Amino acid sequence: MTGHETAIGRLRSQGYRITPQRLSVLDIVAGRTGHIGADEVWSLAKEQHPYVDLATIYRTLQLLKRLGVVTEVVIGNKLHFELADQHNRHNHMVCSLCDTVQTLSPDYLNEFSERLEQEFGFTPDLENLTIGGKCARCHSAASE
Amino acid sequence: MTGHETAIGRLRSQGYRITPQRLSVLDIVAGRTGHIGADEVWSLAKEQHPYVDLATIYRTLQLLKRLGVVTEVVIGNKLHFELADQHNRHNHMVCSLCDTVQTLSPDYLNEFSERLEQEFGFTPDLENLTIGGKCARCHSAASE
DNA sequence: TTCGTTACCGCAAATTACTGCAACAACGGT
DNA sequence: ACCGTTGTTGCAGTAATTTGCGGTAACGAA
Repeated sequence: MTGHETAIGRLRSQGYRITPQRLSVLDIVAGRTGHIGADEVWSLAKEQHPYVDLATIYRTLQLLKRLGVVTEVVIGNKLHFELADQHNRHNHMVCSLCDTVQTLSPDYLNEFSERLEQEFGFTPDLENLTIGGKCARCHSAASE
Repeated sequence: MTGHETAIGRLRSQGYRITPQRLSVLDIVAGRTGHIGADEVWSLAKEQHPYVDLATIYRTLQLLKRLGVVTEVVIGNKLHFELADQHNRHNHMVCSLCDTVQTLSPDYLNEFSERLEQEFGFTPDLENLTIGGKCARCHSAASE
């Protein structure tokens, strides 16, 4: 309900077609508060439209990512996606041990990002940046 | 010649066994100045030991990464590895368009890393952090 | 040097992500 | 309402990486 219209408009205005599969994927991702895995999108999409192929899910998610509609989070060795809310941008910290995800304000990356741009001309893709490491709990639990 | 011994010692002291396959992988990665893909490690390893399996290469590289002997760089959609040289630590900036890799002093990440640790208790794995984005050339070339 | 434990390897299959292609359908024009 | 163009889909195949399992070999103990 909330933000599809802009996403649909963005698709249409760039010559992409509005298909039931794409609407499905969009609905599913938008209906989530948090992130969701491609496989989970698939099984939910099949409930509405039994013949969707997983390849279509992947292509659609990649398209939506390219359009800035969703962002990608790498969790373990799986890709997750969530709606890109301009008003609530954030990055993710993923624990490599328990796969727990914490969100992080992009403010923490501002200075770093600006230095990269100024000194190297490198434009980091912060939109989809995920930071790996150990969360507080796992770090204290791991006494080696 | 340079740093195997310490790596071998680290393996042995933690109860891991020294096998010809592991020595092979270690030799190959250590013999490179830059990073090397898993598939390339494999074909070089087969020259010395024709029956090594690719799965062994992957397992060995993951093990060496866990022990801090090698670091992982994500280039495109492939994993590359390089010897973790304590005296020449660096991170990588990978262009998502041309896959060019630039190195980056970890000093750029110090402040950021400390804040994460202090404010969230999160210990980022900077050793294996790769930053995606657009290099100067591709960024100026992409005028959309 | 031999022996036993058990970590490791090779093999095959599974997982995750992506791509080529022919049939199909969205949608602007008629 | 119909048609044709052309972007999309479903299917099957590929690439990269991981995992389960039975046999094998590393290495400390005897």
